[in-house]
Amino acid sequence: MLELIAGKWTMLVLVALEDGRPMRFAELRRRLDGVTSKVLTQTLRALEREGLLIRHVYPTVPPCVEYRLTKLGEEVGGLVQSITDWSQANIAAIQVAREEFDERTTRRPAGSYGSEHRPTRSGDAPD
Amino acid sequence: MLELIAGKWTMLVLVALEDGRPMRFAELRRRLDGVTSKVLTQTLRALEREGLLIRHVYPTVPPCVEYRLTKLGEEVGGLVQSITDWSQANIAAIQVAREEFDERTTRRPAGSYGSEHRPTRSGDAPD
DNA sequence: CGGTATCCATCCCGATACTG
DNA sequence: CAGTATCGGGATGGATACCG
Repeated sequence: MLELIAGKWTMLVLVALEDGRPMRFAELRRRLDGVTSKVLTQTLRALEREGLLIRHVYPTVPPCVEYRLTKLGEEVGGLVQSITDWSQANIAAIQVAREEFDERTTRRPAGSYGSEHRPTRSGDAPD
Repeated sequence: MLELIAGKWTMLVLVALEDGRPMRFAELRRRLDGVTSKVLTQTLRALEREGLLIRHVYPTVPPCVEYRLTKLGEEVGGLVQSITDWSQANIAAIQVAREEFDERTTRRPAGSYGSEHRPTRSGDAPD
């Protein structure tokens, strides 16, 4: 499951479908903006395989294919959504942390990141 | 944030530290079992940069380094934990879905996965 | 102990072209 | 429209060796 989520587009698909409305391939593709059809297909197949979404084909010409989350998928979608929500809400704090970290690390020479090897005995470490 | 989480070990680190207890480098490494020190360092640095964890160095010889989640980190850790919890609880359902999918796909020849191109007009598709 | 440096396999993803 | 086929680059992660 963690491996699945690790995919670059997986979470975005989950969030896009999380409102319960089924979406067609092209619509999904536009909404994700940047994904190629190949990769989108891969992502959707992987989600389908885990039982998180259903692929429904209307046998028309040209074909019309709809994707919607299963119950399982909506559950995961909700959890993923909560992460993206949290991220949005904390962008500012994260940005600050990043800048502080970068300043901390770019200022000092490479070697001084670790301990300053002051000759102390190990006994000083906490339990 | 999603990119960060996408890292192979990031979520595991978050979960490992989620109980609030600080952990040392080697302890983390054992607990994750399989990660190399290089990759673990990369993961920890990335998390530190986003402000999700603190690295504390006791300047002893040999060095002792502790990692603990920040407030931000614990929040994300909780969310990630909820995903892993969900995964555990639904392993069975996912396993079934996988087997059904694999059977569905291995049985038919490659071409028949899509629509069966019955010559129907597009008008038959739903709105 | 807690890293870093280096090299390398792999794998994910993207671009492009083509199809029923 | 909704894919598949093929190719290739770049990032990610692993193995190994070494260091303060």
